[in-house]
Amino acid sequence: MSTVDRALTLLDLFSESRPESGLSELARLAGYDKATTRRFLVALGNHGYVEQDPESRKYRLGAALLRLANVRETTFPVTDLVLPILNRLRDSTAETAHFSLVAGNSMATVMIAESPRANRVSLEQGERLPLHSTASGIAWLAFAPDKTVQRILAKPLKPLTSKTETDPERLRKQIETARVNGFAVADQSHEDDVHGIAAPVFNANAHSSGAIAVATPVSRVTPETAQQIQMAVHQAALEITNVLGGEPHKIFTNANKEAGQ
Amino acid sequence: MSTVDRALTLLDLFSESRPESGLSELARLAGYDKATTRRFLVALGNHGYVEQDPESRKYRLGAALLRLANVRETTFPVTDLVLPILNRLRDSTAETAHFSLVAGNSMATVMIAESPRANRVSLEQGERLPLHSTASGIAWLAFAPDKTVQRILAKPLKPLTSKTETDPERLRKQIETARVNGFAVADQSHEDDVHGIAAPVFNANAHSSGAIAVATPVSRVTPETAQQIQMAVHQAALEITNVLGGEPHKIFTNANKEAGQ
DNA sequence: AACCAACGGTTCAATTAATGAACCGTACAA
DNA sequence: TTGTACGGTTCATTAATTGAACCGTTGGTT
Repeated sequence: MSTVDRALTLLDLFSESRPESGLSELARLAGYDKATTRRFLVALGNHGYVEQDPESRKYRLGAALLRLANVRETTFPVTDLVLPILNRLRDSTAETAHFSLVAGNSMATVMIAESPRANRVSLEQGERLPLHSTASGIAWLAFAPDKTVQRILAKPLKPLTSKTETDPERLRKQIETARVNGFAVADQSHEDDVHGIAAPVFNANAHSSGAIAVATPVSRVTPETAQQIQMAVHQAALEITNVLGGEPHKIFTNANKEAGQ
Repeated sequence: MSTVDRALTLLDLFSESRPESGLSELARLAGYDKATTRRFLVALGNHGYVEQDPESRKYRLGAALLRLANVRETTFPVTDLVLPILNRLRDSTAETAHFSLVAGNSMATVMIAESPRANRVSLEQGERLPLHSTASGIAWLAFAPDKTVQRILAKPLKPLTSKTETDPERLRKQIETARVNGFAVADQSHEDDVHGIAAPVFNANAHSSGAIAVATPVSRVTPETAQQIQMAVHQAALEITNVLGGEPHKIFTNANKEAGQ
């Protein structure tokens, strides 16, 4: 992992639930030395990608990101294209649908279409979730480079519920199953009472860039609804891959190449 | 300049008018070796901050920026706060007002409120403009760290019109005048027939983060309108500094400290 | 008020990663 | 066919990154 990679990892640590962090906190989260972390933050700050509250001395994401996101959105719109697909998925399943991008070693929820029902799964935008406990994460891992999968499996797999898979070998089996099926299922492995079905989406690059998923209260899951959701999710994933300029047929041929190498 | 700094500079090269670039093009623009540039792009790509078109092999900004901008905007909104001020400035002057952030060695136009008149100055969102030829750039330089000013002055000052200041010493005088006045004037120094008045805005960090400006067709500039615009721009700059959490009274005490060092 | 732990930030010799000239294969135009 | 420019890669040389130890400060505990 290059120095630049490590510096960029700091940006991935920010989310809606942790919008500000102190120097030591960031160093701890990223696993870097304080001095190193600070040099990275200064470099990021020089470009406006992070800024520091002068009172609390905490760091937060910077305003320059607005410009970049703006350029990206106006020259290659995604939100406008993905949102209708997400809404249609929500409508056809009557459950909460969400679209996630991979951010470092986790999935970041980028867009959410909430179920109209009173009893529904509610998600926080921008929230970062682990790869190993979520359907989206496993769906992404299923088509991620081997090296990445190995790196994730090598780390301790933190149990979040009693059903979280913590054994690397059994998780690898789950990932392989997801690759064969084209979608992943997470039955209460991230949160009790929540059942997730996810399929990977591919952008213009060869590898998977994220996942689309439907999260259901487990009380409503039956074999019939599950299958219906699987099909809807799979269809939506293909549509998103399409608007992102990805090539779904590459799914089974390019999954084991390391990105950009 | 650190390695991380150099890598981040690549992001600053993208704009609405240059949303995609090839490897050699980026290397040339940034002044790096091709191999170095590519390693940076791979690192940026690993985090989704750039992506590559598989056909043309050109690089563009990545989708992960949307997440970061989203987190930034929802936890620390700026657009919502700045836009009304910008619109009011446009209304009170009946000229095109715009808000720019510094991006590397240039100013990036982030928000625009166009004049209602038929003959007006029209700007492109996300466009990157040089520091030395624009009112916004000079306004920002007036409160930038000395080292930064020296770095800019050391580079060749590209003439864009017959009135562009290309002599480093005379430009330094202009910058000092802007510091004393609290605003900068650019009379056709960036484009013929365009007259600009800009004032710096300050964010939560000590140094200036950008500038707000009004651009006028030179035919409408009189001493009276110029003074009216100066006052309106200055007032708007104070308001924006306020909503950004900056402290305008630090202007004259912190301008000569290098950012974050 | 004395103590202590944790904070943000800094220093510099030891270490490790970045660098770039030269290279390959390819695509396209003259 | 030749020439040029492209994206991408290699590896000995070089230059930057690293992190333990440090400083001063803050805020809570005894």
